[in-house]
Amino acid sequence: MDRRIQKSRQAIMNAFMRLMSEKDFESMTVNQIAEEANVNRGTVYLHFADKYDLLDQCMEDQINQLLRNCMPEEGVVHLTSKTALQRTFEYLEQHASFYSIMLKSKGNAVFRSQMETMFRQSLSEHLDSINLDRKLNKDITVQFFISAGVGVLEWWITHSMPYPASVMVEQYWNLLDRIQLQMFE
Amino acid sequence: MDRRIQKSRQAIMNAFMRLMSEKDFESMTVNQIAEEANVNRGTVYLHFADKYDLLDQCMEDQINQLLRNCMPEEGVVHLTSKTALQRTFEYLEQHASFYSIMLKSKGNAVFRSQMETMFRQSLSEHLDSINLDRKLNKDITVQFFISAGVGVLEWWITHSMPYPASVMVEQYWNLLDRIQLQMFE
DNA sequence: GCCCGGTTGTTGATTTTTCAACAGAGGGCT
DNA sequence: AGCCCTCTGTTGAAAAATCAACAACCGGGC
Repeated sequence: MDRRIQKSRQAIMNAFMRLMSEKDFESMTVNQIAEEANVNRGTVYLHFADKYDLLDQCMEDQINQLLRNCMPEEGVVHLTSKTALQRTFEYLEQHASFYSIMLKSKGNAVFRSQMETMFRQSLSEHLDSINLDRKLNKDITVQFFISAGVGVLEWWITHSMPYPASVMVEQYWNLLDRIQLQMFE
Repeated sequence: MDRRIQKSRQAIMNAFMRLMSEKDFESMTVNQIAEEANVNRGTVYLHFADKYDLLDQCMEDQINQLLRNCMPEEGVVHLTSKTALQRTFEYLEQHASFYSIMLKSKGNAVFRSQMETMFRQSLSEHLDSINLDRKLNKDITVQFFISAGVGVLEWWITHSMPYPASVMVEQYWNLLDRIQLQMFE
């Protein structure tokens, strides 16, 4: 709607993420964030309840961006598309600074659960659109893939990306390949 | 005062200068400028009478920036300080795209006169603070140096900077040196 | 010719942002 | 303890940016 709200939100979020790479989250004041964003302190409170809400929304926003960037065609889920998988790992590689900070800081648990929520939704929708092996319970299958996927991503990031994205994709794909053979009737 | 006016002005000016390097000034519409600046069209008219006024203020702003960047200690004028001279040429080298566009476009005359005005003011102040040779008329001396300085700068820019800044500085300094010997009592 | 589309510059109502001020909480220092 | 300073979250009035609409203009195409 109004360009101002988008501009302010973005400026504040960008400022916050910039500060995240320099300072500790807890030692950050709303004043500093507002100043870095070149925005009045009151404006921050106009968009976010407090800095914790800001942190939450930042993470949610980032994950949404990851989803949009890495799975352009809606319905095609990363965990079952090799090209989408490739895009995902490459995206994380490019935005490594943000994600590694998020996973190392206190936000770890929140961030992880948000990633799971996002992936769960899109994966769940995908499994509805294909015929799953009748022996497999959907909820359990979803949880299995999400835990595996998010776990590998988290491991890769927190361990400073010891292998390039391409290797990660190949390895992950190999594992996926074996399971998929048994998934469909 | 209000951060909004600074932010809007800057966004519009930056957008304008970005477009200047792509399109012809005359074929530019206010709509395009506003869109590039991510600002409502009405906001442009809030700060600038029309796109010609915008052009004027852009040039004035750029020249002011050049002055601020190249002569940090006030009172020390570029034309009589080798380091300031060096800074000036290097600054122009770095911002070549803007200045060459400005000098090639219709704004040439306006731009040139604005540069002269700026240099005249600071040079005039400087000459007041030193004891000039009594035989030299101040106004004429000022005009002499300004014409020489701006002329050389303009020549250098419009000829696509055929020599690096360092060579220009050395050459210019040599000429200046000979004159200065006779300037002071 | 005439009409169509886009541009210009302006208007007024609405929304957002700014600013200054506020009270309250908390931390550090004497 | 008290004092000082800073941060927090909120308020209301003022300033600005936004949006939609306007009349007027221009240029190209039918």
